[in-house]
Amino acid sequence: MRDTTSELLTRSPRAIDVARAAGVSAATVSRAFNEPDKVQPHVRQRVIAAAEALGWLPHGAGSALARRRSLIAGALIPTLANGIFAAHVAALQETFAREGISLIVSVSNHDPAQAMRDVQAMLTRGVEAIAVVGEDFGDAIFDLMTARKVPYVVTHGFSAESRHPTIGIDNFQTFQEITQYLLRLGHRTIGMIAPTQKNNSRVTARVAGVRTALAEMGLAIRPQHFCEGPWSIQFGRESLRAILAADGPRPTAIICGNDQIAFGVLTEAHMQGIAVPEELSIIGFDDDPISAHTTPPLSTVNIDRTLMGQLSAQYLLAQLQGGTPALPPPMTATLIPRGSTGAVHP
Amino acid sequence: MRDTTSELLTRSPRAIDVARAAGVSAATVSRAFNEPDKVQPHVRQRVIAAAEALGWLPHGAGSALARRRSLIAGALIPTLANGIFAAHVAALQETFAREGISLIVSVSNHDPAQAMRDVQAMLTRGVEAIAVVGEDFGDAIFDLMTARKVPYVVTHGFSAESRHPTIGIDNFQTFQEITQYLLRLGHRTIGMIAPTQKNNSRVTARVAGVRTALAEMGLAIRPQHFCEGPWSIQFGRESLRAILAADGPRPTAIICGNDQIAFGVLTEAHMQGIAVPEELSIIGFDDDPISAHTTPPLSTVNIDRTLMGQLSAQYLLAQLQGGTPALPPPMTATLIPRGSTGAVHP
DNA sequence: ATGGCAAATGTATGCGCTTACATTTCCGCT
DNA sequence: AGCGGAAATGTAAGCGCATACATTTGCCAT
Repeated sequence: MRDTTSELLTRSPRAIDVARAAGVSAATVSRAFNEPDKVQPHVRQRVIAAAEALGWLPHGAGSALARRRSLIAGALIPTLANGIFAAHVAALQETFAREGISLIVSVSNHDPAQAMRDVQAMLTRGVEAIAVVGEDFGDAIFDLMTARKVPYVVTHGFSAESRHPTIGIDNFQTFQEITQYLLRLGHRTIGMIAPTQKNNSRVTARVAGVRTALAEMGLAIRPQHFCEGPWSIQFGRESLRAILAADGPRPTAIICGNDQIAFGVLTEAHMQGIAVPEELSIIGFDDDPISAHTTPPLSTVNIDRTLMGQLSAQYLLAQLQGGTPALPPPMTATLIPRGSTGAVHP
Repeated sequence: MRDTTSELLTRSPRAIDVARAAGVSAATVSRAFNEPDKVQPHVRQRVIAAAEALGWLPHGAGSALARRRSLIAGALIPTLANGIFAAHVAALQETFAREGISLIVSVSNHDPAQAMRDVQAMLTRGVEAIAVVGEDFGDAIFDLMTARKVPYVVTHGFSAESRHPTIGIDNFQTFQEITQYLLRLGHRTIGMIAPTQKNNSRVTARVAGVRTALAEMGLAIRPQHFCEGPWSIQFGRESLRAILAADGPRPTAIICGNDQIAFGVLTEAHMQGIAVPEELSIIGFDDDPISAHTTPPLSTVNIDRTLMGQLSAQYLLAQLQGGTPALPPPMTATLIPRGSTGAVHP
């Protein structure tokens, strides 16, 4: 038994309340919003006015149940601590929002088990599609999405060999090109400082790209010139110190897995009184806003992560509309030579 | 009429399917997951096994409808381009996730109309609570949340006078303290470069804090030493150039609205051959990871944004559990003096 | 005027789940 | 053995909406 009076004060209005206020049936209210042409203009106006007066908003769960559409999408990302993912999430959110789709964000912290829980939670919320950063979660996650017929796309790296749809740059090729750029500048002793490869096949591809380009010239990274660790400024500094302390010839150029590491290397070079780029060329990856303003300005590689988010969302949206969209071609990364790289000094 | 055979292949399983597989009723399936003590251990196990075998996940919309709980919360933020909000969102997401609540993220781009649409979309999705960055959206948004009885909290700034629950630092007081710190160092001619105050009462409070602290010493910022604009490195550089070009005495210290601006000022000072901190002290705000590694390292102010996110989520969660939690006290900002500030040169 | 047809609207059912209430089962006790 | 009551489970209603189908309305041609 309901106390009608108090309920009117308490509960959010339902479509039926709007219907009564407008003197129509609930069906017409639904149509007025979802299939506007199917209801006469003056009726529609009355309905809309009533909805506004009552402050009615459609109830997503009811609607989702009846329509079998949640109007929710999901994004699974390894971390938000790194700014590069933030732009991506923002672009996803905005592109989906234009189509009336809300975005649930989950952060896995690079933990496959957490990622699995995140995906399950998203599926329970009824997400219609999921954008996933990287594909280093184990197969279970992808099998689950496939089984539930939820379209997904792997972002932040294009890979023709992947068994998943991927959108992004070709990490292998991009780092090949970075290496070739340094080779053209005459560098023959090249070091590399990369983020951890574990659970991150993008990094693995990058390292392979460097090694391949070097091998084509009969060169290789000396073990003492290769460092792997966290993508932090601190690690960049430590790594350069280690490299300088090692036996054998010093590298004349260092490829950094991202700009943070490069900042560390640059800073440490300053400290040690090593001239950049005369004695040491440094190149980063990401084109952090600060990179243009370091001294010297950091040479790096720019990726349009907003575009990447848009492409990813559009690809998923096309699938939701029943299409079988073609995967966009690999995105192009732009090498931005600035002051931290130069010809090798004779 | 249903084609049972193809449906079994096609549709996601429902609770009733699990029930049949386990030889129980749908009610027992529900209880096995939501009120485990109310079902005998061996039955529960059978149900869980059946659910696993079928790959069943509860259907959020159905559940939300019956329970009147969506298990979704919302975050409304002005932008993700600024890294400071990313950490906040991550903390919100994680804290809510621990309680089984998913997070919908919306980016308003500092546009009140967009923010309104975002809130409506969130309410339609049935969010149970919303964390809002700042309170510069106009009253309509807050009235709406209040009318729908959706608990909310305003983050990124504590204000005792606000008519909303707020969590964060006291921006006024913090910038007062920054100013007092510079005054103690002997500075008497102090400039300020702030982000745009429009639609950002946090910035307004910061500016007021500086002016108030100065006024207590009978001082003020000269108009030509006050710049307001985007929070970019570029703007920091331009602003310092403008300040140096102005008539009258040069400031011996500059307070920057955030670290990005401070980086710009620092860079431009280098360019102009101005010694930091001997000729010019510079202080930032945010404690960007890079700040510790600039030359000289940037003095700045640290705020624990992860904690802020956690406190915000916990405050909201407490309300969802029916409590009337006390608002946590203002968070403390930590002034981190590094190399870019020093005693005024005689 | 009237029949016929399309457009507009209403009626009623079900989406998948939870839960109040009804029923059954399982104890321990006399 | 039989009874009472608690615990376990089942039954059925309904959460708010969309939509197939039924009904009414409106319009035009006759």
